[in-house]
Amino acid sequence: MRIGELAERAGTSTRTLRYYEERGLLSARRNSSGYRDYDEDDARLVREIRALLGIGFDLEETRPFVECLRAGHDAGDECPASVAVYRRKLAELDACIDRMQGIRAHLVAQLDQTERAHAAGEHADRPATPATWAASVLPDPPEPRCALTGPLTKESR
Amino acid sequence: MRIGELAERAGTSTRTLRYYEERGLLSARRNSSGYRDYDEDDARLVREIRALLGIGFDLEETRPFVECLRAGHDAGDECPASVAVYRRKLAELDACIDRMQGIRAHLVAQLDQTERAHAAGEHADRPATPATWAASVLPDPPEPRCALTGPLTKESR
DNA sequence: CCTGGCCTTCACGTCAACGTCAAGGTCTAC
DNA sequence: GTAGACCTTGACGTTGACGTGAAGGCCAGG
Repeated sequence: MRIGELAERAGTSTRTLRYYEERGLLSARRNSSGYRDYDEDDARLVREIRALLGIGFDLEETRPFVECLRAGHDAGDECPASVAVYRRKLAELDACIDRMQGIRAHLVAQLDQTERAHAAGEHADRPATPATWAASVLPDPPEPRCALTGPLTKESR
Repeated sequence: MRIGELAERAGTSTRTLRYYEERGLLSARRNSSGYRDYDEDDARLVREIRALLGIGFDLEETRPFVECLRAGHDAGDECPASVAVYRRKLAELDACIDRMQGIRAHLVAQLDQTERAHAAGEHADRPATPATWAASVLPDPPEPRCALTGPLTKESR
């Protein structure tokens, strides 16, 4: 199949597929006229990449899974390198969840503090201002990051 | 005080402060030689911005807090517009936490599936491959995003 | 033969929140 | 008077995962 069909079947764009190839995650035979030619295994590979991106992996982190599949394994996570990424991601995720829950708790406290202040007629105590509590939820060795922006499918755009 | 002192006291850079001014979040008097001149209120304002950025707000979302402080309020979250941002952020945060917990659960399941497969001698069933379960945790109306990359303080860099 | 729909490579644009020069003005200390 | 530490504006660079053209090749239908 050609690049357009693969893109459509994977719910993404041709640009994306060429980008993956550029990054060495995808490779393609060429037909007689120089067009890229893909097969069912490539489709699986792209779906794997898209799926992993969707759960917060970055492109580089999908590489072990891709190489695992290309090595002939049935699943991309059968190889030790993939499992290592899983474990690392799990730890990151836990740190991220913890931090968000901390922020959430402070936010809720802040919200019902403003609510009570309003009910008390504008002259209540405001023990905390954002600047005072927000620092307490900042990670001290700053965690690498904490982001989940899934890839946008063609139709979600 | 001049920009360098304010930057140091706020744990950030002069470039950052000029950027905030450029975005209309900060304003400065000028002294006789054209240098920006800040006071204690400006310091509070910058601390508020940095604190909010630290808990996942983007710069635009800090604006109501800044305007609230500039309107003379004791705290940046005393104004309705700020509270509205709080509520919106709380909802986003909840969605984000839910999603991460979903991913986490799948990740854990996947990890001990590979573990058992390994223990069973490489020929066990692998009912799930990343591509099969990852899609199930993708938000259907794609949530705007889900990111927490706090601002880096000068010394954390 | 021509139109339209694929495909090719190259290369610049996007977004946020700044970092990093460059070229020059100002002020204090020695 | 000159070094050095500050300040000014302006403008380009960074990061990831692509988007968006431009300029042109290939191929099927009419």
